[in-house]
Amino acid sequence: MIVLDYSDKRPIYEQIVERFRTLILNGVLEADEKLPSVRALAIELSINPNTIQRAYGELERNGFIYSVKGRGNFVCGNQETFAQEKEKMLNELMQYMKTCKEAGIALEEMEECMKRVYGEV
Amino acid sequence: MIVLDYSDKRPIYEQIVERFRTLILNGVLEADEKLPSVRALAIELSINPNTIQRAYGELERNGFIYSVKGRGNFVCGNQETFAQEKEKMLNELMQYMKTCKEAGIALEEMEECMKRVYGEV
Amino acid sequence: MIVLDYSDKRPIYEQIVERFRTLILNGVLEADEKLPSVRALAIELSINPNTIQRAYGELERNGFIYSVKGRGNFVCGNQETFAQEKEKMLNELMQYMKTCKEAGIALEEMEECMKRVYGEV
Amino acid sequence: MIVLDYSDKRPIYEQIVERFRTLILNGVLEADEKLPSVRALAIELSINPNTIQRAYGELERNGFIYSVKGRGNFVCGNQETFAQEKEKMLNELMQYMKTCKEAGIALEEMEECMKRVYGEV
DNA sequence: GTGGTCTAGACCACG
DNA sequence: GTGGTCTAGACCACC
Repeated sequence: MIVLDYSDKRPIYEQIVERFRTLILNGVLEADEKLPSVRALAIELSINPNTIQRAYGELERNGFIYSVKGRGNFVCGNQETFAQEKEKMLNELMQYMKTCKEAGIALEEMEECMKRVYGEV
Repeated sequence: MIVLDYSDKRPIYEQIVERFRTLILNGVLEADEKLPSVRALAIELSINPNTIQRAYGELERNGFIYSVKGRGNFVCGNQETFAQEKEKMLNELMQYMKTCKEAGIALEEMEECMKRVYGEV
Repeated sequence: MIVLDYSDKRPIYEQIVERFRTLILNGVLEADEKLPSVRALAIELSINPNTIQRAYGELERNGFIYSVKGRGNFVCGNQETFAQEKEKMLNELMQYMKTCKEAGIALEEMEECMKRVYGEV
Repeated sequence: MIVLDYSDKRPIYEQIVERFRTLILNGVLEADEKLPSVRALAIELSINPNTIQRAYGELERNGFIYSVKGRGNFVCGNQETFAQEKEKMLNELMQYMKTCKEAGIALEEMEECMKRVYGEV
């Protein structure tokens, strides 16, 4: 379910956060579904439990999951959170698009990219 | 000419690299034009010369400038470098677009972004 | 494993880079093997950690190693990188051979050199 | 007669030295022929006279030219110097060949290089 | 004056 | 403990 890429420059906890976020936004993980326990996932990925803890903390702070003491972490089905998240991602995308534009990239080139991404299915 | 943003998470040297890269790609800095000296820019931005040195080193490695000992750093007019750079940026953009798509963002929403960026003039 | 030559004109970080590159190209260091930590090597060679850092950075940029924050630096098993590197070295060698030729050195003399190098076992 | 390459990493004075050395070893400049005056060459290349002075000094120290106060600099026809110089160059070449060999370059690949250089005529 | 390298020592983020 | 960034200050080679 989770795959780590150590050659990726992003910290591991961030990779985990992003992976779960994607799974939740896509509905692969449904509302109130239980996430793997911190310890179990740590063993599975052979990394430090602290790292999982941090990822789960991040997800909780952003409203994607909620934790119940002694029971585990569960997916949060809040639609508002999802909308906010998409907004955030689009803003970041726009920011980078602006940088591209300033670097002299044409609208057509960017459209070409978009088509390739959405045509890939 | 260069403005630093200390609230930005990216390292200072990277901000400087990106700023000069943009200026060069846009033709604001022309081929063989001299860049500010390491020390002078360090004083102007009130940061350490080593940081400027590192930024200039990065720019040189990427083919944007060339340095002449005892003379200074100069803009490199290599068109091939520019094409490579654009390619690199588009690849990164596509990567991020893919992430967005996986998070359930629709093609239309992304197009809307693009229009806003390129309509801003 | 690493020996520095202070009488060598080349900068220290470059000597370190070349040494590790050789060890990797020769297979002495295998893929995913851990390199000494920045600090540990700095102490061992009694030089500044920054210098090691720079050497490791250079190796990473050239695709010989990859670094994982909080874990260390590891050998990269990319064969393509190795081929590129050999190409680069041969080009440099040819450049110098050309200079020699222009200085009036005969083909035979150069062949003699080659034999001595490869006969040394 | 002399062409400078500012994108070359070597210092300018060294480029000049090498150029004259080549011209002398090749016999383009004959024994007792006069070199351009320091000032004249400095103006022609639009660089600092000190730089020319340094290059000429280097050439004199290595026995390629001799200077006569108030008259100029002249080519030295000493064959022994030439032989020594070639020896020096071959040693350096061998040094680099050794590095190549350690990096896993095969004898055949190096021979291929040599042939290309000497076949180029 | 210029760029290039190095040291010493500090702080941060990550695991 | 790990790597990554930055500062302060020094020394060298080159022009």
